[in-house]
Amino acid sequence: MVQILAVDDDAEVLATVGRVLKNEAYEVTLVNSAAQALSFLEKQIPDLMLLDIIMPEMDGITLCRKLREDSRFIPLPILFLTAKGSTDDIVGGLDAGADDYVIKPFELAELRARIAALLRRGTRDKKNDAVLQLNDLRLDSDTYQVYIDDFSIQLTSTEHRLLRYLMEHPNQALSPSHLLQAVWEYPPNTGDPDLVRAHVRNLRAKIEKGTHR
Amino acid sequence: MVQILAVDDDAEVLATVGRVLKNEAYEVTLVNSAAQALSFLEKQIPDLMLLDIIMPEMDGITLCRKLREDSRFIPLPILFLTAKGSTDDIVGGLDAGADDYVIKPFELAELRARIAALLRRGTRDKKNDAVLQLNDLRLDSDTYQVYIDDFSIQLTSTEHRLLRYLMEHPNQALSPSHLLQAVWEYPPNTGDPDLVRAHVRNLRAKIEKGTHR
DNA sequence: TATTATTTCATAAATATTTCACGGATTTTG
DNA sequence: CAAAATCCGTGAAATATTTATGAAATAATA
Repeated sequence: MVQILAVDDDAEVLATVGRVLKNEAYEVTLVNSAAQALSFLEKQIPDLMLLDIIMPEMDGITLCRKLREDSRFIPLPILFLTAKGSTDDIVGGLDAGADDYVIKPFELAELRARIAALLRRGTRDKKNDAVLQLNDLRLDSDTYQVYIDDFSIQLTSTEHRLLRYLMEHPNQALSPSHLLQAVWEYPPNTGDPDLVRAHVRNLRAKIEKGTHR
Repeated sequence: MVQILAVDDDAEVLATVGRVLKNEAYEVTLVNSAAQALSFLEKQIPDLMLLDIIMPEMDGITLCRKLREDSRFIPLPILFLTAKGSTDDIVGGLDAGADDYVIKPFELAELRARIAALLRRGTRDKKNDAVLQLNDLRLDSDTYQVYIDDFSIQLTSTEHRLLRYLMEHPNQALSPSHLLQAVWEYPPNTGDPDLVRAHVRNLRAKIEKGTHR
């Protein structure tokens, strides 16, 4: 469940934002001051924070700066949602460490899209380590290793490409000539089917050795 | 060196953007069509892309969608820079997988700040501390020294850059050509793999000598 | 110039990739 | 049905690529 913290001293704005985001199936927490935000953040770190700038006591810019100095909150995406709309304001907000800046009054559709873009970006990087899982096999493209249950096996790069292709096309009958094109990038009708067999054999040997350990 | 690719069919806009970004000490590549952008991206992946929407042949939205389907370009931050300014346009652009959306005519200061915010977000996760610790190794970027347990070893600057890169990417399989680009900043497919090996060897010698002391 | 750092070259060893050869099982074909 | 062709597993050899190691050439620095 994606969790969003919204901080604004205007109860009406806060309610609107809360309603819209809940409709999007986000889990929303609403607070009306920087102090409350801080005490919430001590307990848990949301996936994204919406922040007003003009607030009594501590303003949004100050809060944002403060958070960015704390290593726990460095990855937290922050989106300013504020009536201050001059170029200087925008630049100031972004320079304080925010990730996006939306001016009130805002179009709900745009706010939704910008929130989605920020969240997407967050998950995009994590997903990027390209692990592919299928039954007991877990394939990691960074380390070039296969984990079978939890035992790791070292693969060569061709074996890795082949296994990855097979795992990406499970339950499919793949002819040698198809694999030569897909994995080895040979032109059609070139390449030796023996090549595929040799590698399939080596793969099997390594994987089977892993299983009964 | 941070590298930015700007794509726009309007030569004037392109020139302005190029000039401004070069002033910010970015390395900028300017192209005037989606096709040119694609052929550039085949060769190298920049740190950020600025993209116009309305272009002859392939438009920016299509290009963006296409890139997001390719795992190599999933992490690439994309910022739309376009005259299409309705809420629907913005939502459409962000939904196509972009990270930000700036409307022409734009304030240069805002564009700068938004670019900086996107880039900052990219580097934010990799902690850029002066000292980096991994297992027994502690690397200090100020003094160019490595402490192994508590014995210090003197490294040359290339060795230091290499070791730092390796420590920042633990458990990853890194090819010599990858390292030539990442550590030596050679263009793709240039540089001698022997170079990497020579330095790896020297590093090993120094580190291993440190361990059995 | 002397010293050190960086890069290139040469060669051997290790590994990875590809090709070849044989035999049994299965399928195709006359 | 039987001969021929094909498929698939296996052993092994040939080739290519990568890696380790010694050493020398070039570049940078003091």
